[in-house]
Amino acid sequence: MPQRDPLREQIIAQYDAMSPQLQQAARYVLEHPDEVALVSMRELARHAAVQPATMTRLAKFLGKQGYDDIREHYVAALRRGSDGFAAKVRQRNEGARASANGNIAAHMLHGLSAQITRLCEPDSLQRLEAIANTLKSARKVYVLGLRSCHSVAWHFHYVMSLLGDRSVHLDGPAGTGGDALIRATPEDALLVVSVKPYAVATLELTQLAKDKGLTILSITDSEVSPLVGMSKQTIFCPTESDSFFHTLTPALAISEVLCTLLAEDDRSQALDALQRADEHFLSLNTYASAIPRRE
Amino acid sequence: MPQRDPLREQIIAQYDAMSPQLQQAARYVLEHPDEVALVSMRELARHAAVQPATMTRLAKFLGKQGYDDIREHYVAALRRGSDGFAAKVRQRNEGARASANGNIAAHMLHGLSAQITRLCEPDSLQRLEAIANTLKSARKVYVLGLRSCHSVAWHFHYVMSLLGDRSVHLDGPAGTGGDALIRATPEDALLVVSVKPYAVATLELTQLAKDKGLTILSITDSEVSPLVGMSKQTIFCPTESDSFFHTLTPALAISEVLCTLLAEDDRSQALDALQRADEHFLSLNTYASAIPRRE
DNA sequence: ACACAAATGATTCAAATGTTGCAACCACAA
DNA sequence: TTGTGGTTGCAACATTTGAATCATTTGTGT
Repeated sequence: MPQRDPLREQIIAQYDAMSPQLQQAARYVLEHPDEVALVSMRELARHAAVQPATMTRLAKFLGKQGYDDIREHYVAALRRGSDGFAAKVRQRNEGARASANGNIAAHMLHGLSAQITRLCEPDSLQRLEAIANTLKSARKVYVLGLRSCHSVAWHFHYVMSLLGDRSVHLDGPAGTGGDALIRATPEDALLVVSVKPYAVATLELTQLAKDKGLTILSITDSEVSPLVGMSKQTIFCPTESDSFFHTLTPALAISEVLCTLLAEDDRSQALDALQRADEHFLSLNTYASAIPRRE
Repeated sequence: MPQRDPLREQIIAQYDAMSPQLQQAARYVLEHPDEVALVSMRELARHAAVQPATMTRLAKFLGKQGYDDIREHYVAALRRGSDGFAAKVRQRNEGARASANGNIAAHMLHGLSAQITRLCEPDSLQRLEAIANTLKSARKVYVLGLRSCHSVAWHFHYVMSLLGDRSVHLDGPAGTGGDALIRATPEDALLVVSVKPYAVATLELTQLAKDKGLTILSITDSEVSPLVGMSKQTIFCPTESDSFFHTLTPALAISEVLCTLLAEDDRSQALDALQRADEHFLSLNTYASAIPRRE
């Protein structure tokens, strides 16, 4: 929204002077300006995981007389945006720059967006669910992804490690990455991520795991990927982009969806685990400020 | 507004069957759909010069259970018009949670897709290009991203390392991650990735780099992120998802776009570098088969 | 003209909203 | 340790909201 918004700027300017709770409220307002106009204050507070009173206090802090002043502002902004022609101009800009101008960035982003949308096809969803179900029942989940796929593998492992200790990342210095498989059993699963060109080491480790009786699940890029034959279940991620490189964004999206499905399987336990993680990080002073969780 | 609006059409269809007062209410609703979402029923009735009860009766007449059904409809329409993504995320929270797993995945993927689409706004594109330009002229590019942001930072570094030796990843075992900054100079740039909650170590290292005169560029999640004040240029990535966790998919998309912009800046050199990398990997037998590159 | 049903207006009610005051709770200095 | 100033959660408050109820008016058919 390139439109000048004095209240927004005021909030940003005074943000650093706010107390933690006020910051949390302010942040939510900044990120969801429309909500301010569309829902009640109490509901807004609920979404922002803040006491209703905090919203009032935020208003006072900003020098307003009450919360309604804030809402009035965003209602006015929304009125202007919806029936005014600002929206139309904006849309035209988007369309024009995306297609005509040959803008590389916009073009690429649109492509990525489309690729992720395509993952919503029934076949993909089914595969996602199937993999998630298998992962649920595994004793340990080993995660393998080398080279470009390291980012996906690691992210999956990182999130899973917040939820429990079932995840083991097959990576390490000095070529010790596969060592963790020493203690692997047939009750375990291996989630392997690899896209073309397929790293030899990935395939070898996967074969080893398969020989040890692990259930192999894979995120890969093609029906003819060497992983398909080794895996019990596979989910395909598009990797084509209009740059020199293939993209891993859809693969990352897939891994995030898998994490979510696993967490959603037992909400309360997931919440507990996250709670514990929060406390741990808090006592370690890992993060700059308290970690707020929604709901 | 070329969008199909079933409720609007229903009102029009049943308009002739309404009593005069109902017609007056309905007419006002038709002509001021935004007001329905933005003001209370009583105020709407006042503007329409109708009794409050009439609005309730209009709702019942249309087969709805109450006036809130009507308001919900127009709120949703307004959300879609101004900010397509928030609606999708919110829908799940409000809608019955009874839906099966398939829906969670599909829903989440749609949300991610929308978030990436949103990065095509002119403001974001401008920021992307600005950061890419700064990166181009840097002597070295240090890349920093800890914890959840490691995946993004590493992926950026990995791709950049295929293109040349300007990229230095600030990470390493035994807490030596920041050591590479020892040789940093003011001609260098630091690309730092961090989203809430912001890792203290990231902020400290960034501050150190800034003190050493490096140009700070950041990928972060909010206007009020602590990185904003430290950075010369910033690009914002949405991180909200309808799961417990933040999503990093948009951040990864951003980093891939940056890589592409950098590579595209000098196509021939990029192709050369990739060619050389291919030969290297070939001689090392890193990949399972010859590495095909398009174009 | 009358009767009668539909439509309208006024009144009332329970639930919610935004606000306020108070008490507990920190972090931190004396 | 004990204050102390600021922050936060809680509960009570007066208002307002949307809906339900009842009385009145209106229009219509015989």
